[in-house]
Amino acid sequence: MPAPERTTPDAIVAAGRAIVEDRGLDALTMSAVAERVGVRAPSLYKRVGDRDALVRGIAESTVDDLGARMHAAVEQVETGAGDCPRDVLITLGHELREFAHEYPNGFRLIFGPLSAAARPDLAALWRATRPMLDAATELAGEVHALEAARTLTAWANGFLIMELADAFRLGGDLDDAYKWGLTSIVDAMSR
Amino acid sequence: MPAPERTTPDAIVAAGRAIVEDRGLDALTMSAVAERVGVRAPSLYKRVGDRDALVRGIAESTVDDLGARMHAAVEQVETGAGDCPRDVLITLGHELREFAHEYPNGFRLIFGPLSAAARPDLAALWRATRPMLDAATELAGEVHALEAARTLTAWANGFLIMELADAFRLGGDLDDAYKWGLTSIVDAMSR
DNA sequence: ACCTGAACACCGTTCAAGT
DNA sequence: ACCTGAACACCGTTCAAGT
Repeated sequence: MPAPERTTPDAIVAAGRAIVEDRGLDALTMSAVAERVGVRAPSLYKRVGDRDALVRGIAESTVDDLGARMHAAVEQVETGAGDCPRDVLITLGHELREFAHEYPNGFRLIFGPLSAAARPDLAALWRATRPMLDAATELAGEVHALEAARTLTAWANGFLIMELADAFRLGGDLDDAYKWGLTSIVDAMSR
Repeated sequence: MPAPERTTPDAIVAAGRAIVEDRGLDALTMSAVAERVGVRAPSLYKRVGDRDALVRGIAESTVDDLGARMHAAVEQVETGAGDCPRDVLITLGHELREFAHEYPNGFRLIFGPLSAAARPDLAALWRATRPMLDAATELAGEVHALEAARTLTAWANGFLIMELADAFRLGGDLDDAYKWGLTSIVDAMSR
């Protein structure tokens, strides 16, 4: 006798993301997730392998979300007036920071010290930051495009992870600091 | 009737660090730590507040360790031949990477997505990277020293966190990529 | 075919009882 | 004064029994 499905993998991941964002990774218990999707904890194991797989799904879903935002941002700026690669990179840099501020816990999860089973597949990260690589290629040339894109993403992710970890406390305005670093690196890429 | 102390806070933190480094944060159970210091789990609560406090202590101990390495590296290079600030910064950058490779799990813990109670006090991080700030001041001048030092540490930490998270998989040699980024940023700071 | 209560193992933490 | 076994609450996970 078939029984109706009362939830889906996507709904479970979405509920998990909401919990992680609202109350942190420690609050991500299987029963908290189950309650949010209207089911009992054991039922989750029909949809996601286990808690580690759920954490991985949450991180990957966050990366996908970031990718959509990045692609949307490029199209936005390319239909606009000045679509030189420099402007694209700077727009993408600010878009990344906005995302990190909107989903701090999800963002930190992406590079977090997770067990092997919970670590996200970061192939999606390269889809997400592909627009950066494209613009970097235009700006730095084929030869150094990969290094340049890596330098920019490493700096941006490092800045944001440090900012979210509250590692910047020697005064000064963080908005300005981010802008200063972003333009410095993009300009250095032009050489 | 007094009883002898069978362990110390430092020994507990050291044991915790070893476990985190060897088997990851998930393996850091109170009884695993207790066993390593030759005591039963409940006794740990006389020395460290709770597991979160222990995690915080482990992260802070790792930061202190990093600081000692950084200071030692500057003295090494300053007694040597060419101690221009550019060389100091590049040496420090490579020293940081060596440390991250030696203690990957501890390093990732420093900026990891920890609960508020487990998050390390990153004041020690500024002591640790103080040599970088000093050299950056010489190189970039007083006005932009802080921004420059932030840019460099953000890039280096971001690169290493991404490297340790296995986020760089588009071919290319990572040693070269790190060197390229390091010299690019240091040279940009000179302007 | 999926859902669930019950059960199990494990972990963090507390505390009364030992020495 | 510190150490410990016992106990408690909580969590991840499994599974037989329900529908």
